Amino acid sequence: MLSQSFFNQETEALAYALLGTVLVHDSPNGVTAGKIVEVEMYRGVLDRAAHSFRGIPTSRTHVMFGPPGYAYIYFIYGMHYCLNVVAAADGVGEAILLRALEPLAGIELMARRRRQTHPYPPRISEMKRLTNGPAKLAQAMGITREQYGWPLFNPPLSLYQGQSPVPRLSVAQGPRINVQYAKEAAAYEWRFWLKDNTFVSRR
DNA sequence: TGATCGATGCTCT
DNA sequence: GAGCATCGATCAA
Repeated sequence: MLSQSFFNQETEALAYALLGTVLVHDSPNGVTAGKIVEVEMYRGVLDRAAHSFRGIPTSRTHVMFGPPGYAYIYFIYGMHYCLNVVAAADGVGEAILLRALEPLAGIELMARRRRQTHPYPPRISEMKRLTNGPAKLAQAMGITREQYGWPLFNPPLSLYQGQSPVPRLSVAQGPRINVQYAKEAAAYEWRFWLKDNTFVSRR
């Protein structure tokens, strides 16, 4: 399991470091796990696209401003949850959005949570649909507001080292998804993904 | 496979 | 009251 000190690194370095690590949720319904293959960083007052851009903690965003390594979860479009890893020092509102996982364990449970009814084992195309988007992976992993503020270096929701760190050359970089409203920040290349991994949300 | 569009309720103005 | 760090259904190809 990753230790609390793992999260204590500069935000871009942490974004890279999270690629290849494994998110595990040991829930009452069973264990699910997936390798992180795509992330986006959101950088507080430097970043018009960040929920923390205004620099003032709110009831929604306050964990983002706390110490790193905790779960920042937000509810969006009236029906979806998304999971971030809080980054940067206590008092600084930065976070890393998890955008896609490669399913590793608990695939039947993921499919049930996602209301997919294909036979087991699923085809690759069916597997992708489980976790190739931020709200899809949250649903597949059984993540809701209940895990808001959870320390990700403790079970039952935690990160493991897995095969990380991944080689720098295997990581691609580009603009973040759906932040066109964020003016200059829309062009920042703050999305990172594993180039050759089929479970990313977009290439 | 890709483009378009509606759903849905919370957050902040 | 406006807008949103999204997704699934639908339609065309």
